[in-house]
Amino acid sequence: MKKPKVILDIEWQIMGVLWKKGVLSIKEVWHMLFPKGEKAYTTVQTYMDRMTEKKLLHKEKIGLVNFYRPLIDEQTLKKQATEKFVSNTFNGSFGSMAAFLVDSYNLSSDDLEKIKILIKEKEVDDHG
Amino acid sequence: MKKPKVILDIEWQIMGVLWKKGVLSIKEVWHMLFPKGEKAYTTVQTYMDRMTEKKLLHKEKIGLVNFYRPLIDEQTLKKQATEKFVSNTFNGSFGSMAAFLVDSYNLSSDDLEKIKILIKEKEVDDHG
DNA sequence: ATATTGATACTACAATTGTAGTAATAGAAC
DNA sequence: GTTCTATTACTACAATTGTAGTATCAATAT
Repeated sequence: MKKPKVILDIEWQIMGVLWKKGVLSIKEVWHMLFPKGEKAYTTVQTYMDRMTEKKLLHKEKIGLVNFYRPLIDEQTLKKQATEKFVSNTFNGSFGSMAAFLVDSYNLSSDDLEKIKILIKEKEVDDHG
Repeated sequence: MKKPKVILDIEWQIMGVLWKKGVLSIKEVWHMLFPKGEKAYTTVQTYMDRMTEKKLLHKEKIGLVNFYRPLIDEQTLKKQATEKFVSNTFNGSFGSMAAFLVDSYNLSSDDLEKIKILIKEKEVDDHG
């Protein structure tokens, strides 16, 4: 892992729709994220081009229109981001972050169930 | 919650030592964080003064020397940061972040135990 | 051919972040 | 009371981020 890329707020949103859809034009992204024109079209354009420079996206012109697709998969990028976050905020300790989460939030019992199941699976994996 | 404050990397480190020690001068913080002079003294100074402007710290001169103390407690700030992170990265779903964590990392069995205990307590709290 | 439309490419600019140098000041030491 | 020393206060400046305007270009409709 070279230098973990820094992803800005809006960039997460852009990555989000691209992970979901695979390939999109600027206009499509713009419509999805800012249907009321909350940001200018050219603002999205600027972000997506900067993201292309940063090698987060690949840009390919088809006919007149540029289409962009993610160059990094969701899992990888989230993992990087999580690591950075945990390192900044919880001194790199996942345990203490997890503790903080369970402690500070009213996770739904659904969430808790989900977590318990995952932990159980994990334990089976680890020991078997 | 007004506008959740944005805390930069180095600012987390500074908050960290201040939460631990309570009140420190710039020089003390500098020695703790950058004992080999990895950053210039005046860099730390700049950060701490900007943090004072942002109301993250309070600055009080005693004799010649300024002493700084945190204006926001650890729990509160980490909660804000966690919310922002989860919102950016996991669409605001704690469940899916938790799932991601347990799924993507080899948490130590100690960590897992800790989490299980916390979940159990939580459940007791919630239902009792 | 020309005006219109739709999209891109290029440029702009203020705010914030990262990093630190220099000036001023107040005691301490002589 | 002048020089050193420890601090603070002030200034600087490039890189990045947030936001968007304007220029250009290519197809389309007339």
